[in-house]
Amino acid sequence: MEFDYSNALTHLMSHVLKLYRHNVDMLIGEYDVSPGQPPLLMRLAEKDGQIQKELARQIHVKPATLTVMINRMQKAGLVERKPDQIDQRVSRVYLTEKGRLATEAVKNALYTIEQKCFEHFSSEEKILFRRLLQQMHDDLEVLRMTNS
Amino acid sequence: MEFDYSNALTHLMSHVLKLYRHNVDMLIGEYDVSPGQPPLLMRLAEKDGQIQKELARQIHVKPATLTVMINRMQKAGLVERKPDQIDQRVSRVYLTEKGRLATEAVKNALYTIEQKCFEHFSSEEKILFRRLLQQMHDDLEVLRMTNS
DNA sequence: CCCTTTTAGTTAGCCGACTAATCAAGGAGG
DNA sequence: CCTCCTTGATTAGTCGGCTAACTAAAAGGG
Repeated sequence: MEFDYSNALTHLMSHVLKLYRHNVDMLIGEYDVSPGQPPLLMRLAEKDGQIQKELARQIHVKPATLTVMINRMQKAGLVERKPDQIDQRVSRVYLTEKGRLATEAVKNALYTIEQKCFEHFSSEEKILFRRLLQQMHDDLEVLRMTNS
Repeated sequence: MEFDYSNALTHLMSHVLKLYRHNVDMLIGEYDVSPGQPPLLMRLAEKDGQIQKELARQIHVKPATLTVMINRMQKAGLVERKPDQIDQRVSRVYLTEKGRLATEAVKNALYTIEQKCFEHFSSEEKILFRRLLQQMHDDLEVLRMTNS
């Protein structure tokens, strides 16, 4: 069976995404924000004080991953945990003042790079691109379900 | 500035790629091959006995990353290092027999999933999709250059 | 020919992701 | 009630990525 992985679309896609992350890292370098944290900051900007389980679900990581990430961000002074008043198991995560400032910078960086990524796409191409990604997503979801 | 990251194309793309990797991991589970190793195996299948610097370039990781990865794969019996006869600095990487078997399985898995990913794409859509990814790639390359 | 620079690889230390195992608090049923 | 089960979070251990600092071999240049 001849399958040229180096020419596969998934391979190209994975390379592009790596470049994307690298660009983001460069733009946010000086805010005590490390590579994996932007998605979390965006979610907190939308809605402060969420519980960890919910945040983990939104940024597509496991709760265990989030625990460690939040530990570091707490140490860096970006966020703080506050225990829930009703349910003593859950802890809610809030942006600090420093976190809010960093979040603004990160949002600007993400916006800038998103513009750069798609500046040569027409509106139709952007819509089509989203549709194709969504199609991939759905097919991979199905595959995941049938195999596990 | 209103920028809804949770709706950004890069966010969707990153989620799709995570799903892709998860699917690959599930299919190759029982071959002593861990998540990051398939790209390296594909390159070795194409051309055995390459030097580490060149392999690192091909799979888009730093030489330091590759050193550690190859250590583990050597321990798992998938590959072996042999010193170059002429240049005593470089070491060349070869697939073992076990490595060759695993590589065949991995290639099948990658092919299967690639099919699944794009089974609902027309030929034109696949061509367009590649063109769009390449466009993103080029724009991100330029950005990277101007900022570093 | 020796000294300096370049180059291939390694090591150490950090961050992000995962699974599996554990802990602690809440809930449900007998 | 008290036990058992479920659920949110954490810990430990593994893998994959990076940078920075280092080692050792090769290549140049005076």
